[in-house]
Amino acid sequence: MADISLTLPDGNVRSFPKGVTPADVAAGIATSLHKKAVSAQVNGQHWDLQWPIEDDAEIAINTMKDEAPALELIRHDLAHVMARAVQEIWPDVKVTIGPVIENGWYYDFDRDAPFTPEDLGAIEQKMKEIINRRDPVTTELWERERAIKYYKANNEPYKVELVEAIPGDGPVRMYWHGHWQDLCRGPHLQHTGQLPADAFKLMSVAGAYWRGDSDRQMLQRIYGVAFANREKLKEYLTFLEEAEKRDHRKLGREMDLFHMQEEAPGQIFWHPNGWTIFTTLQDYMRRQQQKDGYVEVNTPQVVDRKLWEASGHWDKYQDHMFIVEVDEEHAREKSINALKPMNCPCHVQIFNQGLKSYRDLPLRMAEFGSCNRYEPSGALHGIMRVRGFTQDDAHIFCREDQIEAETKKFINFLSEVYRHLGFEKFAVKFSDRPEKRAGSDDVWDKSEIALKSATEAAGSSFTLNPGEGAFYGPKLEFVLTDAIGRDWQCGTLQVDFVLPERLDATYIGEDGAKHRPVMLHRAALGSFERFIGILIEEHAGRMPFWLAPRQVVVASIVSEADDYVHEVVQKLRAAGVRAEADIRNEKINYKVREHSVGKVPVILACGMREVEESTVSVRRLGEKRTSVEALDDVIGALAREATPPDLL
RNA sequence: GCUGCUGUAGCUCAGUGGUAGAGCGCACCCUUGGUAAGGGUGAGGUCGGGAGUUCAAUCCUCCCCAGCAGCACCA
Repeated sequence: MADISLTLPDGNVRSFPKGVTPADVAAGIATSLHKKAVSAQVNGQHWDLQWPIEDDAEIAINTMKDEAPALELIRHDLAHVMARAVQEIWPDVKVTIGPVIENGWYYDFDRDAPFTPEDLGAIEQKMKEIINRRDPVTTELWERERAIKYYKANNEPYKVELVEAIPGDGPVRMYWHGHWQDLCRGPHLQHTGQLPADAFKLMSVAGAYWRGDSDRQMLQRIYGVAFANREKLKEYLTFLEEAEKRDHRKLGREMDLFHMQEEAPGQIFWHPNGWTIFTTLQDYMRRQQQKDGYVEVNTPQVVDRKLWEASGHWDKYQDHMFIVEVDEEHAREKSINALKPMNCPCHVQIFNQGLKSYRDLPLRMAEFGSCNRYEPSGALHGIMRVRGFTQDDAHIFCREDQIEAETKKFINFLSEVYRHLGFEKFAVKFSDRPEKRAGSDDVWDKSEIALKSATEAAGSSFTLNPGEGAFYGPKLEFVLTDAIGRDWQCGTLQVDFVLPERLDATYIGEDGAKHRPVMLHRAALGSFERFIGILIEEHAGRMPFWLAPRQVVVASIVSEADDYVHEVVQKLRAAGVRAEADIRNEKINYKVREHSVGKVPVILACGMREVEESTVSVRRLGEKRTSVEALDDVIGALAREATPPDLL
C-alpha cells in the first residue's frame, strides 16, 4: 500500500501508510500524546481521531489545551451522553437532533410526559455516571439503507427521516458511545471519560418544533451549558446572574421609566423618566436626519384596507394587523381599516402627490412612525418586541444608479448614530430572497446585487442570512445583543423594486418619460422602544449623561440648606441640565443610596458649608469619592456634559 | 400561535380547604443627620378573571387572561 506524507505542526514531514488515523499518528509520537489527544486538525478540518487519512496532509493533534476544538467536542459529546442518559432512564423516548450552540448544546426529544426540573437533575446524575464509565467512542460508515433499516427496527422514526434527508446516496456516519448509538457527522472524543463531569449543567427544557416547522411535532428541547472546567462554568453562571440585574424590564421598574399592564399587552405606558429618554433620543435623531438631507412627514394611523391590499401587506399580514371596523348607518358598506403596521405605503402616497422630477431624487422621506402590529402573544418581550411602537423610519426614493451612494451614506449615518449611543461594534447581516416573495427573479437578482455590492463598497463586512429577506426585497440587518446575549435586529436597509410598481410611483426622467423610482426602506434604531431596551441593558441603566432622564439630584443635608438647593436646581435647569431637588427630611446616606439605585449620574449634596462657600459636594454614580467644587464651575461642566454628542 | 412554568400589598416574596403575612416602598410623627437604608405609628390585598366541586375555595378541577423561558413569527 502506498504511503502518504503528513506534515506535523513543527514542520516535520513523516510518512504513514494510506488510511492511517490521527490516533495512530499520535501514538507514533508519544504514548502520552495519544492518551491526551481529543481530535485532530487535518488540513485545517476538525478530524476525528478514528477517521482514516487518505492523502498527504498537514496534521495537528488536538488536546484539551486546544480550546476551540476541545469545547466543540465537550459540548457535542455531552449532547450524545445526555441523549443516552435520557434513553437509559426512559427507554421509550425518541431521539432527534442535538447540536452544539453558543456556550453549550441542546437535544430534542419526543416524549409524551414533560421533563420536570427533577428529571433534569436525574439526567445530570446519569450523565455523570456515564462519564465515569469511560466508555469508548467508536464510529463506522454505514450504507444508508442499512442505517434506515436499523432505525426502523429501533423505532426511531426521526432518525429515519434524518438519514433520508441527507443529500446524495453515500454512506452515513454512525457513532457509538459505549453501546448507545447515534447518527452523527462527528468528530467525537476517544471515550466519555475525557468529559469534565463538573463543568456542565442542564439549564432548561422548552418546546421546539421538529425541523423548525410550526406545522410539525412539538418536541422537548433540553438545553445544557458546558465549559472546559468548573471555574469557567462558574464564571458563566455568575455572568448570567449579573446579566439578570441588567434586564431592561427590571431596570425599567427600578428607574421608574415605564410600565406595562394586562389591559394593553405589548404596549408601553411611558413614565416621565422613560419618556425623557424617548424624546431626547427622538430630538437627536431628528437633528441627525435633518443634517443628512431627510425631510420629515407624518401619516395617518387608521387606513382603509384597500391601500394594504394594493401594497400586498393585507395578503401576507392581515392576521397580524389591528383591524378597525366602522359601521356607519348611512355608509353603503362597512368600511374596514387597519391600524398602520408600517409606513411605506403612506410614504408612497405622499410621493405620488404631484409629479416628481428626476431632480427631486434621491428623496429621503422620514417619519417617526407610530405603528401597531398584532404580534403573536409568544413573541412579546418587554419593550423589545411590542405591539405598539415607533419606528425611526424613512424611505429613500431614488434611481437605480443612486442605490450605492445612498447605501454608503446610510451605513455612515447609522455608524455615527450607534457610536454616539455607545455601540462601537455591531453585527451586519445580509438577508436574501425568501421563499414567499413578490417580484420576479430578475428584479430580485438586480436588488440583491445592488445591495450587496453597495454594502461591500461601503466597506462593511456582513454575514449571510439566507432566505430571511423581506417579501419585497433583500435587506441588511444591523444587529445588537441584549444583556444575556440574545440578538435583536435594530437598524435595517432594504432595497425595494416591488412596492413602487404596486403603488405606481413614478418620476419624470431627463428624457421626459415616466420612470419607476427604487425605494430604500431604512431605519437606524429600528424602533425607539426596542432600541431603548437595548440601551438600558447595554449601559446597565447608567445611561450616557446626555440621555439620562434625571441627570442631577441636588440633595440637602440639613434643612437650612433647602433654599440654596432650590437655587442650585434653578441654575442647573437654566443651563440646560435636567436637575431635581431632594429636600426631604432624610439623612444624606439615605438620599445617596436611593438616587444611586435610581442610576442618577450626579448627586450634588449641600450642607451649611456649601451654602456659606457657594460650593456643592459632587458625587458621581458608582464612585465613593466626593469633591467640593465651586457652584459655577460645576454648572458649567455639567452643562457641557448634558449637550448631546452631535451638538458638541 | 405552540410546549412548559408562573400569577398573593406599589416591589420582592412567605403561607393556608375555615374569608391572609413579612421586608422594602407609601402616609404621619420624632429625628437636622456630611455621602449606599435613623426610629416610631399607620394605611394598603375581592389572593389575575370566570365557572365548577364543597357546609366552606386564595388553596382542588376546568376554561380564559397576562407574564417568563424556548420554539415558530417579525412587513
